Amino acid sequence: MLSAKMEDYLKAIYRLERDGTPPVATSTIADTLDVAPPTATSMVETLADRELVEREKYKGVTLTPEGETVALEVIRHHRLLETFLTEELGYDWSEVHEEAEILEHHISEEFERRVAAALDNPDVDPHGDPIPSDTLDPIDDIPASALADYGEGRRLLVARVRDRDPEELTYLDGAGIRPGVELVVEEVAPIGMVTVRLDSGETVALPDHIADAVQVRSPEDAADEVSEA
Amino acid sequence: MLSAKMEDYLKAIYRLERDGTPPVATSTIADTLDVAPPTATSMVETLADRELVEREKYKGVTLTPEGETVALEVIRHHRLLETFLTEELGYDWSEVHEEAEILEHHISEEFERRVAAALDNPDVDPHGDPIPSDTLDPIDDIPASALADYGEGRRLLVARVRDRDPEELTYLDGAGIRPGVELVVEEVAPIGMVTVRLDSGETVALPDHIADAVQVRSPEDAADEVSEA
DNA sequence: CTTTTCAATTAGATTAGTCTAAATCAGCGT
DNA sequence: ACGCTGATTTAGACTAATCTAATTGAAAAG
Ligand SMILES: [Mn+2]
Ligand SMILES: [Mn+2]
Ligand SMILES: [Mn+2]
Ligand SMILES: [Mn+2]
Repeated sequence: MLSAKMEDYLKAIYRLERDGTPPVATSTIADTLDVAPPTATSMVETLADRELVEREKYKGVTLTPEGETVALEVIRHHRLLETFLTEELGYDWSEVHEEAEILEHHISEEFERRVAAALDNPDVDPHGDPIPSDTLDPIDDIPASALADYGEGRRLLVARVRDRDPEELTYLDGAGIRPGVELVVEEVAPIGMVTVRLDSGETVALPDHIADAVQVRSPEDAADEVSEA
Repeated sequence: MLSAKMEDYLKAIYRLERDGTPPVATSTIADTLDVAPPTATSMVETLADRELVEREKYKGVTLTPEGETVALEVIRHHRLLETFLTEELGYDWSEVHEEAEILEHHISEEFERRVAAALDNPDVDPHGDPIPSDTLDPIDDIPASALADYGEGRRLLVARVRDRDPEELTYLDGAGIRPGVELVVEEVAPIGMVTVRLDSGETVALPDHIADAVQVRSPEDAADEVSEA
């Protein structure tokens, strides 16, 4: 059996592999999980012994297929829980992350199945992130980029919202910016500010660090994909 | 903060205090939690340092008010979870215990509040055990005794069913014996067998060890209490 | 008032996960 | 090619929870 800690390390490595280019450096893992570098070294050593990561000393690690499966399992738990807490227990969109971060390690497979069934097997969580299937096949991320990347004047669909910082989420939620919403970029100010107009007609100004949390795509692409499926 | 282990020890001590006469012996705790005696000794020492139990060396321990509050908190979590899993996720009556045994230590106070609200603040769990209030006031147990204690011929109300062994629960559930059901004791055989008749007319024979799991009371007493409240 | 018995504690070791401080290695800049 | 620098690993220590083996103590039996 794997400890909650090991699961968190694998999940972190999974995410870091996606973000950057593998292998993932020990110090990056240490930063992400807020532990001292030797702690990360020692943990990746155990993960390597368990064949959950491939490790090259002084270089870093990459997940093995088994390691990736574990990561996907934990992510599935996490996102199903976030969806469940939001839909069934009335949690606020911004407060589910912390709870899911813990429970993801403690629910049984039975619980996972029943929650998935109760939610009618959802494939995205409340933040717009894809939920791994019960067979834990590799996810292909929905292609989307930061709000400012499309330039001004484009009509865009909010694909997902990064769930790292609850404050950001509360702000965005209050402003009416959620996955599924469409908006137009009015202005990308060089000062570090993006202004968008919602369908309600309202105009919202977002400081860069918050705008970065909003991942958008073109509505046409989204429509194409639906017709494919 | 208290670890999951410490919470389990406090919950066990709470239950053992109810069952027998305090103080609770170290070896009893060790047996209950399935650890070696020195393990229990060392843990009750830490609990005493934290002032969660009163300890007299070579005698045993009793919960302090703070320790009792922690125990009640964990029991509240456990029983709310059991109720929730049964009512909202369609768990079988007999399979909720194990899941609740783990999750009880990991849900937040927010989760507790929301689950309680979703269930409309229940005061008994699916096995008929009382759920501590959110203020964690001491519970007064619903008075009830083992099936055989009333003698033959009495009409009785099933108050609760001990949730220790899932096999027993499955058997009893299959036989239609659940909290709230009324039945008549047909025969208490000296061989170690109790036969009861349900309202459906069906007769069920129960070996002693299973009959002991069924806690009953007189229907009149139950009615009295309802009118009091 | 001894002796015996066995529960309880002490002693000492183990594992997981963490830390700080010290040593070392890889890769860049000259 | 050489050495500097910073990332990485090693060394050594700590805490929580557990174990086995040895010791001690309390309380019953004689
Ligand atoms: Mn986590
Ligand atoms: Mn799972
Ligand atoms: Mn437990
Ligand atoms: Mn609580």
